[in-house]
Amino acid sequence: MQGAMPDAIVLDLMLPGEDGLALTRELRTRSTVPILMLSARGEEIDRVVGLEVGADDYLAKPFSPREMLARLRALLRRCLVVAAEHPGEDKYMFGPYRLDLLSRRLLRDGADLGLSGAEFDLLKVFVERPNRVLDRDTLLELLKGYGHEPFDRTVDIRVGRLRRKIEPDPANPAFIRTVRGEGYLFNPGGNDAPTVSCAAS
Amino acid sequence: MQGAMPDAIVLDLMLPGEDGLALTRELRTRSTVPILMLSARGEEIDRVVGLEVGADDYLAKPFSPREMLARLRALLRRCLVVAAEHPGEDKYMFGPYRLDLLSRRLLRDGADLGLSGAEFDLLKVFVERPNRVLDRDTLLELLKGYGHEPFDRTVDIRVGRLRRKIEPDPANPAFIRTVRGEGYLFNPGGNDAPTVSCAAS
DNA sequence: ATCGCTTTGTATCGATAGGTATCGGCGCAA
DNA sequence: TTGCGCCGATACCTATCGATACAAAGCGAT
Repeated sequence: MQGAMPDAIVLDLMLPGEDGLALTRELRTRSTVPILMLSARGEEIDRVVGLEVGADDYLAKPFSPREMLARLRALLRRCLVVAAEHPGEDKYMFGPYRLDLLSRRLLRDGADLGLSGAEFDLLKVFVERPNRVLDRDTLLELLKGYGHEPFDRTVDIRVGRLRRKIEPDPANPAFIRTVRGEGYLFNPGGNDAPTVSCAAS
Repeated sequence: MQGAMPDAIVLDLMLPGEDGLALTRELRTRSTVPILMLSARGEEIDRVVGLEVGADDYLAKPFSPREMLARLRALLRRCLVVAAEHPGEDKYMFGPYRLDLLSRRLLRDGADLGLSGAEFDLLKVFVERPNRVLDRDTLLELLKGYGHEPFDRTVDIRVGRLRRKIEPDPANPAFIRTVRGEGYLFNPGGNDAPTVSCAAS
Protein backbone atom coordinates (compact mmCIF):
# COMPACT_ATOMS: atom_id res chain seq x y z
CA MET A 1 0.00 0.00 0.00
CA GLN A 2 1.97 2.90 -1.31
CA GLY A 3 1.48 6.32 -2.80
CA ALA A 4 -1.64 8.38 -2.36
CA MET A 5 -4.60 7.00 -0.54
CA PRO A 6 -7.67 6.79 -2.76
CA ASP A 7 -10.68 8.93 -1.93
CA ALA A 8 -12.72 5.84 -1.16
CA ILE A 9 -12.58 2.08 -1.43
CA VAL A 10 -15.31 -0.13 -2.82
CA LEU A 11 -14.45 -3.59 -1.67
CA ASP A 12 -16.00 -6.76 -3.01
CA LEU A 13 -15.86 -9.45 -0.38
CA MET A 14 -15.85 -12.22 -2.96
CA LEU A 15 -12.44 -11.44 -4.30
CA PRO A 16 -10.65 -14.65 -5.12
CA GLY A 17 -7.99 -15.67 -2.70
CA GLU A 18 -8.33 -12.74 -0.40
CA ASP A 19 -10.05 -12.31 2.87
CA GLY A 20 -11.86 -9.03 2.53
CA LEU A 21 -12.77 -8.86 6.18
CA ALA A 22 -9.16 -9.22 7.26
CA LEU A 23 -8.12 -6.70 4.66
CA THR A 24 -10.63 -4.20 5.99
CA ARG A 25 -9.51 -4.70 9.54
CA GLU A 26 -5.92 -4.22 8.43
CA LEU A 27 -6.79 -1.06 6.50
CA ARG A 28 -8.53 0.36 9.50
CA THR A 29 -5.42 0.10 11.62
CA ARG A 30 -3.71 2.58 9.39
CA SER A 31 -6.30 4.64 7.58
CA THR A 32 -9.71 6.17 7.92
CA VAL A 33 -10.41 5.95 4.21
CA PRO A 34 -14.13 5.44 3.56
CA ILE A 35 -14.98 1.84 2.69
CA LEU A 36 -18.10 0.60 0.94
CA MET A 37 -18.36 -3.16 1.20
CA LEU A 38 -20.07 -5.29 -1.43
CA SER A 39 -20.93 -8.92 -1.03
CA ALA A 40 -22.99 -11.75 -2.38
CA ARG A 41 -23.63 -12.82 1.17
CA GLY A 42 -26.57 -10.84 2.31
CA GLU A 43 -27.36 -12.40 5.66
CA GLU A 44 -27.78 -10.06 8.55
CA ILE A 45 -24.82 -11.52 10.35
CA ASP A 46 -22.56 -10.81 7.36
CA ARG A 47 -23.68 -7.22 7.25
CA VAL A 48 -23.16 -6.72 10.95
CA VAL A 49 -19.70 -8.26 10.83
CA GLY A 50 -18.71 -6.23 7.81
CA LEU A 51 -19.72 -3.02 9.51
CA GLU A 52 -18.01 -4.01 12.70
CA VAL A 53 -14.63 -4.70 11.17
CA GLY A 54 -14.64 -1.18 9.84
CA ALA A 55 -16.72 -0.79 6.71
CA ASP A 56 -18.77 2.38 6.50
CA ASP A 57 -21.56 0.78 4.53
CA TYR A 58 -22.48 -2.71 3.38
CA LEU A 59 -24.42 -3.50 0.25
CA ALA A 60 -25.54 -7.03 -0.62
CA LYS A 61 -25.81 -8.34 -4.15
CA PRO A 62 -27.79 -8.07 -6.19
CA PHE A 63 -27.90 -4.31 -6.05
CA SER A 64 -28.52 -1.65 -8.63
CA PRO A 65 -25.71 0.62 -9.79
CA ARG A 66 -27.86 3.58 -8.86
CA GLU A 67 -28.12 2.55 -5.26
CA MET A 68 -24.43 1.86 -5.06
CA LEU A 69 -23.68 5.29 -6.45
CA ALA A 70 -26.13 6.91 -4.08
CA ARG A 71 -24.52 5.18 -1.12
CA LEU A 72 -21.05 6.01 -2.31
CA ARG A 73 -22.05 9.63 -2.75
CA ALA A 74 -23.58 9.79 0.70
CA LEU A 75 -20.42 8.34 2.16
CA LEU A 76 -18.14 10.71 0.30
CA ARG A 77 -20.34 13.63 1.23
CA ARG A 78 -20.00 12.67 4.86
CA CYS A 79 -16.25 12.28 4.56
CA LEU A 80 -15.73 15.55 2.77
CA VAL A 81 -16.36 17.22 6.05
CA VAL A 82 -13.35 15.57 7.56
CA ALA A 83 -11.14 15.07 4.55
CA ALA A 84 -9.27 18.30 5.08
CA GLU A 85 -8.38 17.42 8.59
CA HIS A 86 -5.88 14.62 8.10
CA PRO A 87 -2.31 15.81 7.89
CA GLY A 88 0.15 13.82 5.91
CA GLU A 89 -2.10 13.41 2.93
CA ASP A 90 -1.11 14.81 -0.40
CA LYS A 91 -4.57 16.01 -1.22
CA TYR A 92 -6.94 18.06 0.82
CA MET A 93 -10.56 18.68 0.05
CA PHE A 94 -12.62 21.47 1.44
CA GLY A 95 -15.85 22.95 0.21
CA PRO A 96 -15.90 22.48 -3.55
CA TYR A 97 -12.11 22.62 -3.75
CA ARG A 98 -9.33 20.13 -3.94
CA LEU A 99 -5.82 21.17 -3.06
CA ASP A 100 -3.18 18.98 -4.60
CA LEU A 101 0.08 19.33 -2.75
CA LEU A 102 2.11 17.45 -5.32
CA SER A 103 1.24 19.52 -8.34
CA ARG A 104 0.77 22.60 -6.15
CA ARG A 105 -2.61 23.37 -7.63
CA LEU A 106 -6.05 24.17 -6.39
CA LEU A 107 -8.83 22.57 -8.38
CA ARG A 108 -12.53 23.21 -8.48
CA ASP A 109 -14.69 20.85 -10.54
CA GLY A 110 -11.46 19.67 -12.07
CA ALA A 111 -10.48 23.14 -13.21
CA ASP A 112 -7.28 24.78 -12.07
CA LEU A 113 -7.91 27.91 -10.07
CA GLY A 114 -4.47 29.24 -10.94
CA LEU A 115 -3.15 30.04 -7.52
CA SER A 116 0.20 31.78 -7.43
CA GLY A 117 3.02 30.32 -5.41
CA ALA A 118 2.57 32.55 -2.41
CA GLU A 119 -1.16 31.97 -2.43
CA PHE A 120 -0.67 28.24 -2.56
CA ASP A 121 1.80 28.27 0.33
CA LEU A 122 -0.59 30.23 2.48
CA LEU A 123 -3.53 28.01 1.67
CA LYS A 124 -1.44 24.93 2.43
CA VAL A 125 -0.61 26.29 5.85
CA PHE A 126 -4.28 26.93 6.55
CA VAL A 127 -5.51 23.64 5.21
CA GLU A 128 -3.08 21.71 7.39
CA ARG A 129 -4.28 23.53 10.49
CA PRO A 130 -8.03 23.81 10.14
CA ASN A 131 -10.37 25.27 12.68
CA ARG A 132 -7.86 27.06 14.81
CA VAL A 133 -6.84 30.64 15.00
CA LEU A 134 -3.39 31.29 13.57
CA ASP A 135 -1.82 34.60 14.51
CA ARG A 136 0.24 36.60 12.06
CA ASP A 137 3.48 35.76 13.79
CA THR A 138 2.91 32.05 13.44
CA LEU A 139 1.87 32.45 9.84
CA LEU A 140 4.94 34.50 9.04
CA GLU A 141 7.19 31.95 10.64
CA LEU A 142 5.59 29.13 8.73
CA LEU A 143 5.77 31.06 5.48
CA LYS A 144 9.11 32.84 5.57
CA GLY A 145 11.06 31.55 8.53
CA TYR A 146 12.22 33.55 11.45
CA GLY A 147 13.41 36.86 10.07
CA HIS A 148 10.45 39.16 9.90
CA GLU A 149 9.66 42.64 11.10
CA PRO A 150 7.00 43.19 13.71
CA PHE A 151 4.76 45.15 11.36
CA ASP A 152 4.98 42.91 8.34
CA ARG A 153 1.61 42.89 6.62
CA THR A 154 2.36 40.46 3.86
CA VAL A 155 0.04 37.94 5.42
CA ASP A 156 -2.88 40.32 5.15
CA ILE A 157 -2.10 40.92 1.52
CA ARG A 158 -1.81 37.25 0.69
CA VAL A 159 -5.01 36.52 2.53
CA GLY A 160 -6.77 39.23 0.56
CA ARG A 161 -5.59 37.84 -2.75
CA LEU A 162 -6.41 34.29 -1.80
CA ARG A 163 -9.87 35.31 -0.71
CA ARG A 164 -10.53 36.92 -4.04
CA LYS A 165 -9.87 33.58 -5.68
CA ILE A 166 -11.62 31.15 -3.37
CA GLU A 167 -14.30 33.02 -1.48
CA PRO A 168 -17.72 33.17 -3.10
CA ASP A 169 -18.10 36.57 -1.47
CA PRO A 170 -14.68 37.95 -0.54
CA ALA A 171 -16.27 40.66 1.57
CA ASN A 172 -17.88 37.97 3.75
CA PRO A 173 -15.23 35.31 3.93
CA ALA A 174 -16.47 31.81 4.67
CA PHE A 175 -13.26 29.83 4.46
CA ILE A 176 -10.60 32.19 5.74
CA ARG A 177 -12.07 34.18 8.58
CA THR A 178 -10.58 37.10 10.43
CA VAL A 179 -10.38 36.99 14.19
CA ARG A 180 -9.71 40.54 15.15
CA GLY A 181 -6.70 41.02 17.36
CA GLU A 182 -5.83 37.33 17.03
CA GLY A 183 -5.21 36.34 13.46
CA TYR A 184 -6.98 34.21 10.89
CA LEU A 185 -8.95 31.00 11.05
CA PHE A 186 -9.45 28.45 8.29
CA ASN A 187 -12.89 26.86 8.24
CA PRO A 188 -12.91 23.95 5.76
CA GLY A 189 -16.68 23.68 5.89
CA GLY A 190 -17.09 27.07 4.30
CA ASN A 191 -20.71 27.72 5.16
CA ASP A 192 -21.06 24.67 7.35
CA ALA A 193 -23.76 23.25 5.16
CA PRO A 194 -21.57 20.83 3.26
CA THR A 195 -24.53 19.32 1.47
CA VAL A 196 -22.79 20.68 -1.58
CA SER A 197 -23.14 18.10 -4.28
CA CYS A 198 -26.40 16.69 -3.02
CA ALA A 199 -28.29 19.93 -2.86
CA ALA A 200 -27.76 20.46 -6.56
CA SER A 201 -29.43 17.29 -7.76
CA MET B 1 -34.76 22.23 19.32
CA GLN B 2 -32.48 23.87 21.70
CA GLY B 3 -29.26 23.36 23.51
CA ALA B 4 -26.62 21.12 22.00
CA MET B 5 -27.22 19.23 18.79
CA PRO B 6 -27.79 15.47 19.22
CA ASP B 7 -24.97 13.14 18.24
CA ALA B 8 -27.10 11.50 15.61
CA ILE B 9 -30.66 11.32 14.33
CA VAL B 10 -32.55 8.16 13.54
CA LEU B 11 -35.47 9.23 11.43
CA ASP B 12 -38.45 7.07 10.64
CA LEU B 13 -39.95 8.15 7.35
CA MET B 14 -43.38 6.93 8.33
CA LEU B 15 -43.91 9.51 10.99
CA PRO B 16 -47.52 10.58 10.96
CA GLY B 17 -48.18 13.93 9.42
CA GLU B 18 -44.61 14.73 8.71
CA ASP B 19 -42.64 14.64 5.55
CA GLY B 20 -39.38 13.02 6.60
CA LEU B 21 -37.71 13.75 3.31
CA ALA B 22 -38.45 17.44 3.55
CA LEU B 23 -37.37 17.42 7.16
CA THR B 24 -34.07 15.85 6.21
CA ARG B 25 -33.46 18.34 3.47
CA GLU B 26 -34.27 21.13 5.89
CA LEU B 27 -31.94 19.71 8.52
CA ARG B 28 -29.16 19.45 6.01
CA THR B 29 -29.35 23.12 5.22
CA ARG B 30 -28.33 23.87 8.74
CA SER B 31 -26.54 20.90 10.17
CA THR B 32 -24.17 18.08 9.38
CA VAL B 33 -25.60 15.84 12.07
CA PRO B 34 -25.48 12.18 11.04
CA ILE B 35 -28.85 10.85 9.92
CA LEU B 36 -29.91 7.21 9.70
CA MET B 37 -33.15 6.90 7.81
CA LEU B 38 -35.65 4.13 8.47
CA SER B 39 -38.59 3.32 6.27
CA ALA B 40 -41.16 0.73 5.47
CA ARG B 41 -40.69 1.61 1.82
CA GLY B 42 -37.80 -0.47 0.67
CA GLU B 43 -37.83 0.13 -3.06
CA GLU B 44 -34.57 1.10 -4.64
CA ILE B 45 -35.92 4.48 -5.66
CA ASP B 46 -36.87 5.26 -2.07
CA ARG B 47 -33.41 4.41 -0.85
CA VAL B 48 -31.72 6.46 -3.53
CA VAL B 49 -33.92 9.46 -2.84
CA GLY B 50 -33.42 9.19 0.90
CA LEU B 51 -29.68 9.17 0.51
CA GLU B 52 -29.76 12.03 -1.94
CA VAL B 53 -31.72 14.38 0.25
CA GLY B 54 -29.01 14.02 2.83
CA ALA B 55 -29.36 10.81 4.84
CA ASP B 56 -26.12 9.04 5.61
CA ASP B 57 -27.65 5.60 5.56
CA TYR B 58 -31.00 4.09 4.69
CA LEU B 59 -32.44 0.97 6.27
CA ALA B 60 -35.68 -0.58 5.07
CA LYS B 61 -38.09 -2.40 7.34
CA PRO B 62 -38.14 -5.05 8.41
CA PHE B 63 -34.67 -4.87 9.86
CA SER B 64 -33.08 -6.39 12.89
CA PRO B 65 -32.09 -4.24 15.86
CA ARG B 66 -28.60 -5.63 15.59
CA GLU B 67 -28.15 -4.39 12.08
CA MET B 68 -29.55 -1.01 12.94
CA LEU B 69 -27.12 -0.73 15.81
CA ALA B 70 -24.24 -1.85 13.65
CA ARG B 71 -25.08 0.76 11.04
CA LEU B 72 -25.53 3.44 13.64
CA ARG B 73 -22.21 2.53 15.18
CA ALA B 74 -20.47 2.61 11.81
CA LEU B 75 -21.94 6.02 11.16
CA LEU B 76 -20.97 7.39 14.53
CA ARG B 77 -17.50 5.92 14.19
CA ARG B 78 -17.12 7.77 10.91
CA CYS B 79 -18.32 11.01 12.44
CA LEU B 80 -16.24 10.62 15.56
CA VAL B 81 -13.17 11.11 13.43
CA VAL B 82 -14.21 14.73 13.33
CA ALA B 83 -15.37 14.89 16.88
CA ALA B 84 -12.09 13.52 18.15
CA GLU B 85 -10.31 16.51 16.76
CA HIS B 86 -12.71 18.96 18.27
CA PRO B 87 -13.32 17.90 21.80
CA GLY B 88 -16.31 19.36 23.48
CA GLU B 89 -19.35 20.80 21.91
CA ASP B 90 -18.85 22.80 18.79
CA LYS B 91 -22.38 23.93 18.12
CA TYR B 92 -25.01 25.34 20.40
CA MET B 93 -28.60 25.97 19.56
CA PHE B 94 -30.88 28.33 21.38
CA GLY B 95 -34.10 29.91 20.30
CA PRO B 96 -33.95 30.24 16.54
CA TYR B 97 -30.17 30.57 16.61
CA ARG B 98 -27.26 28.31 16.08
CA LEU B 99 -23.84 29.27 17.35
CA ASP B 100 -21.01 27.57 15.52
CA LEU B 101 -17.88 27.69 17.60
CA LEU B 102 -15.62 26.47 14.82
CA SER B 103 -16.47 29.03 12.24
CA ARG B 104 -17.20 31.60 14.90
CA ARG B 105 -20.57 32.51 13.52
CA LEU B 106 -24.11 32.89 14.70
CA LEU B 107 -26.68 31.63 12.25
CA ARG B 108 -30.40 32.09 12.06
CA ASP B 109 -32.29 30.13 9.42
CA GLY B 110 -28.93 29.39 7.91
CA ALA B 111 -28.09 33.07 7.54
CA ASP B 112 -25.08 34.61 9.15
CA LEU B 113 -26.02 37.22 11.72
CA GLY B 114 -22.64 38.92 11.30
CA LEU B 115 -21.53 39.06 14.88
CA SER B 116 -18.30 40.91 15.46
CA GLY B 117 -15.47 39.18 17.25
CA ALA B 118 -16.15 40.72 20.62
CA GLU B 119 -19.85 39.95 20.36
CA PHE B 120 -19.14 36.35 19.47
CA ASP B 121 -16.76 35.91 22.39
CA LEU B 122 -19.34 37.24 24.80
CA LEU B 123 -22.14 35.09 23.44
CA LYS B 124 -19.89 32.05 23.64
CA VAL B 125 -19.28 32.71 27.32
CA PHE B 126 -23.01 32.97 27.95
CA VAL B 127 -23.99 29.97 25.91
CA GLU B 128 -21.53 27.78 27.76
CA ARG B 129 -22.97 28.86 31.09
CA PRO B 130 -26.71 29.04 30.61
CA ASN B 131 -29.24 29.88 33.27
CA ARG B 132 -26.92 31.29 35.85
CA VAL B 133 -26.08 34.79 36.83
CA LEU B 134 -22.63 35.91 35.73
CA ASP B 135 -21.32 39.04 37.40
CA ARG B 136 -19.28 41.59 35.50
CA ASP B 137 -16.08 40.59 37.20
CA THR B 138 -16.42 36.99 36.09
CA LEU B 139 -17.32 38.03 32.59
CA LEU B 140 -14.35 40.35 32.36
CA GLU B 141 -12.03 37.64 33.53
CA LEU B 142 -13.40 35.20 31.00
CA LEU B 143 -13.20 37.76 28.23
CA LYS B 144 -9.97 39.62 28.82
CA GLY B 145 -8.04 37.82 31.50
CA TYR B 146 -7.08 39.16 34.82
CA GLY B 147 -5.97 42.72 34.24
CA HIS B 148 -9.04 44.92 34.38
CA GLU B 149 -10.07 48.03 36.22
CA PRO B 150 -12.87 47.92 38.76
CA PHE B 151 -15.13 50.22 36.74
CA ASP B 152 -14.65 48.68 33.34
CA ARG B 153 -17.95 48.86 31.50
CA THR B 154 -16.88 46.96 28.45
CA VAL B 155 -19.26 44.16 29.28
CA ASP B 156 -22.28 46.44 29.37
CA ILE B 157 -21.40 47.82 25.99
CA ARG B 158 -20.89 44.43 24.45
CA VAL B 159 -24.13 43.19 25.92
CA GLY B 160 -25.92 46.16 24.46
CA ARG B 161 -24.56 45.54 21.00
CA LEU B 162 -25.22 41.83 21.18
CA ARG B 163 -28.79 42.46 22.27
CA ARG B 164 -29.39 44.68 19.31
CA LYS B 165 -28.47 41.79 17.06
CA ILE B 166 -30.18 38.85 18.73
CA GLU B 167 -33.05 40.15 20.83
CA PRO B 168 -36.41 40.46 19.09
CA ASP B 169 -37.05 43.43 21.35
CA PRO B 170 -33.74 44.76 22.67
CA ALA B 171 -35.55 46.94 25.21
CA ASN B 172 -37.07 43.79 26.74
CA PRO B 173 -34.28 41.28 26.53
CA ALA B 174 -35.37 37.64 26.50
CA PHE B 175 -32.06 35.87 26.01
CA ILE B 176 -29.62 38.04 27.91
CA ARG B 177 -31.33 39.32 31.02
CA THR B 178 -30.07 41.90 33.43
CA VAL B 179 -30.01 40.97 37.08
CA ARG B 180 -29.65 44.28 38.77
CA GLY B 181 -26.78 44.49 41.18
CA GLU B 182 -25.61 41.00 40.20
CA GLY B 183 -24.79 40.80 36.54
CA TYR B 184 -26.32 39.14 33.51
CA LEU B 185 -28.08 35.87 32.92
CA PHE B 186 -28.34 33.91 29.69
CA ASN B 187 -31.69 32.25 29.12
CA PRO B 188 -31.44 29.92 26.12
CA GLY B 189 -35.18 29.41 25.98
CA GLY B 190 -35.76 33.02 25.15
CA ASN B 191 -39.23 32.79 26.64
CA ASP B 192 -40.51 35.77 28.52
CA ALA B 193 -41.66 33.70 31.47
CA PRO B 194 -38.94 34.63 33.89
CA THR B 195 -37.11 31.76 35.50
CA VAL B 196 -37.71 33.48 38.78
CA SER B 197 -34.30 33.79 40.27
CA CYS B 198 -33.63 33.76 43.96
CA ALA B 199 -33.88 37.52 44.04
CA ALA B 200 -37.64 37.24 43.96
CA SER B 201 -38.05 34.74 46.75
C1' DA C 1 -45.37 60.49 45.49
C1' DT C 2 -40.92 62.71 45.56
C1' DC C 3 -36.12 62.90 46.09
C1' DG C 4 -31.59 61.19 45.67
C1' DC C 5 -28.31 57.64 45.12
C1' DT C 6 -26.93 53.71 42.50
C1' DT C 7 -26.95 50.81 38.57
C1' DT C 8 -27.61 50.05 33.82
C1' DG C 9 -28.37 51.58 28.82
C1' DT C 10 -26.41 53.78 25.02
C1' DA C 11 -24.70 57.68 21.77
C1' DT C 12 -20.56 59.48 20.48
C1' DC C 13 -15.88 59.47 19.32
C1' DG C 14 -10.95 58.50 19.10
C1' DA C 15 -7.61 54.74 18.71
C1' DT C 16 -6.39 50.83 16.38
C1' DA C 17 -6.73 46.64 13.49
C1' DG C 18 -7.62 44.98 9.20
C1' DG C 19 -8.86 45.38 3.91
C1' DT C 20 -7.14 46.73 -0.30
C1' DA C 21 -5.63 49.88 -4.35
C1' DT C 22 -1.59 51.19 -6.18
C1' DC C 23 3.01 50.95 -7.46
C1' DG C 24 7.72 49.63 -7.96
C1' DG C 25 11.08 45.79 -7.78
C1' DC C 26 12.13 41.33 -9.21
C1' DG C 27 12.40 37.13 -11.98
C1' DC C 28 11.48 34.83 -16.05
C1' DA C 29 10.50 34.00 -20.88
C1' DA C 30 10.43 35.46 -25.51
C1' DT D 1 16.17 44.13 -24.14
C1' DT D 2 10.93 44.25 -23.43
C1' DG D 3 6.83 42.47 -21.55
C1' DC D 4 4.42 40.12 -18.12
C1' DG D 5 3.15 38.24 -13.82
C1' DC D 6 4.10 37.84 -9.00
C1' DC D 7 5.10 39.85 -4.70
C1' DG D 8 5.42 42.97 -0.97
C1' DA D 9 5.68 48.05 0.81
C1' DT D 10 3.10 51.86 1.36
C1' DA D 11 -0.81 54.52 2.04
C1' DC D 12 -5.38 55.24 2.64
C1' DC D 13 -10.03 53.75 4.00
C1' DT D 14 -13.23 51.32 6.81
C1' DA D 15 -14.86 48.58 10.74
C1' DT D 16 -14.42 47.44 15.35
C1' DC D 17 -13.81 48.30 20.10
C1' DG D 18 -13.88 50.47 24.31
C1' DA D 19 -13.68 55.10 27.12
C1' DT D 20 -16.39 58.68 28.27
C1' DA D 21 -20.37 61.02 29.28
C1' DC D 22 -24.86 61.39 29.88
C1' DA D 23 -29.68 59.56 30.07
C1' DA D 24 -32.80 56.28 31.97
C1' DA D 25 -34.33 53.10 35.25
C1' DG D 26 -34.42 50.83 39.78
C1' DC D 27 -34.76 51.25 44.59
C1' DG D 28 -34.75 52.90 49.25
C1' DA D 29 -35.73 56.68 52.40
C1' DT D 30 -38.52 60.32 53.51
